[in-house]
Amino acid sequence: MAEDVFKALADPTRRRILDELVERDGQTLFEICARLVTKHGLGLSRQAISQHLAVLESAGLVVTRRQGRYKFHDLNTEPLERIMTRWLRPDGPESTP
Amino acid sequence: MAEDVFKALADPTRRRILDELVERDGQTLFEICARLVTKHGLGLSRQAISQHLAVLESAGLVVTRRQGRYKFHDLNTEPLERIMTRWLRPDGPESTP
DNA sequence: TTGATAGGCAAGTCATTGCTTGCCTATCGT
DNA sequence: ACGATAGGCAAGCAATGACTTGCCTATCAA
Repeated sequence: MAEDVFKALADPTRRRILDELVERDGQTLFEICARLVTKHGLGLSRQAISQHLAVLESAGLVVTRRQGRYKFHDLNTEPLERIMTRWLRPDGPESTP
Repeated sequence: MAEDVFKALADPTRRRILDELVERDGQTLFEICARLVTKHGLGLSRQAISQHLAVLESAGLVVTRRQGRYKFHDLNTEPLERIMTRWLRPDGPESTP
């Protein structure tokens, strides 16, 4: 649902995760953890990130594919595109048709 | 800040308020209250709405102009536009140039 | 000036949520 | 088979956030 997308985007850590996935798609949970620590100095537990990823996934912003013991996470921008035009007036700036 | 914009959009009631302001700009607090009750069946106190408007205003999504005892609220979509392209990849679908 | 209308401030309640800790399952390498 | 790696589940805690209630200020109409 679109409702979940807004809630998913509300948290700063989740937005960082999306940032990471834009930069490199198909990362695993541990990779994301490591990246958040080294690049952003975020010292969060593995579970914290896992829960954030679950929120992002149920919002449709992240899609996962399992492969062996690995679970790769891919960004999906489609839910974003549907949301963005909600408050853009017809007379406003460039409503995507 | 952009941070505040996401948090402001996280609440369903605040999104309804934005919906109202897209439809008709320059509404007063009481007008918005009445509209939310009649059109969406939301039975919230005046203060609740007032607080929501404060959040929206400090996020830059709503701009107010005082006139006598009235305070008119106008929608400002500019903060939205800056945010929307954040996770759209260059190779992605139609990045607005 | 008085009453009514439009709005603001502040404390208090209750639910949500972000995060941790502890334990458990599954897959891979050797 | 055994240990190590990748991930999941669930209870508990603490902080944030949405909403209410009560009272107060300011503007307008009579």
